[in-house]
Amino acid sequence: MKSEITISELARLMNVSVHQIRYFEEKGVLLPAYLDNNQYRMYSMDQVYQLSHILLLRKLGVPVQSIKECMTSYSTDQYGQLLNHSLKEINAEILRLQELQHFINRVLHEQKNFISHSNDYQIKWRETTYLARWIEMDSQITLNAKLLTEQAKSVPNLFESDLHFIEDNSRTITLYTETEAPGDFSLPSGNYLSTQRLIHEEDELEQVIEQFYSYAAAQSHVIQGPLILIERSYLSLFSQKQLHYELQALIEPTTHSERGNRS
DNA sequence: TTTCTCACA
DNA sequence: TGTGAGGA
Repeated sequence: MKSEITISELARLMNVSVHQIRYFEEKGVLLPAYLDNNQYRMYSMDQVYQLSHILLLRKLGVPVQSIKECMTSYSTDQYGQLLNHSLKEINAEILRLQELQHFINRVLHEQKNFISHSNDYQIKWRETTYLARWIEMDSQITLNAKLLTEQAKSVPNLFESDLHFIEDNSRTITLYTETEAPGDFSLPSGNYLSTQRLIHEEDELEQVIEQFYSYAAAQSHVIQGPLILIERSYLSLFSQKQLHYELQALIEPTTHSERGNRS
């Protein structure tokens, strides 16, 4: 009774495919103990240990080509470095997945929020928001792909962010993205009149803006500062060919004591 | 069952 | 870096 095992037994034992074991052999990292009379590969305990090391290194992302060198000539120190390097990469990957998780949560939250509040008007408290300038454009011109490439600094994950369109006094629209640290512009904290809309055609926007101002006037809200148009293109996942906009404007705080008390 | 080779993602 | 198919 032989103490060595065949390739399929080894494959079953180590939970890998027979193909993969042969592939490791082709690359010179795992040779059978010997070939049986029928040319079958036979493996002993040595190969079981070797294969488990190979699989560990593969898990750490070491290319098969490098594993041979790694197993024959690495010092304890070099293995330590290798593990540290893998740890860094794994931490980066965890971070990437966490960011993705946050983004998905945000999309779901915004979508829910959009459904429950679309078309109505709300007063929303907004903390100070820092914005980074992305593109400046004439208010007559609409955004197009060429403009993006010609003018824009590249912003990673651009269309996963809330794009702020703010018109200044000189008929220039500036597009901003939100940033963590104080940037080119900031929106003060305060109460903002807000409405969310689905827009099918660009020119609907004009109407919506007019309605926004008339609503504010009718409700005696005094608007301070510019109109802020927020585009959430990632919400178009749920309704393609339609853009999700939110209009916001800071409103003057009104208290009971102030009422009728103006000079 | 295993081997080898070729094609494919 | 593997996987799948197919003949021997």
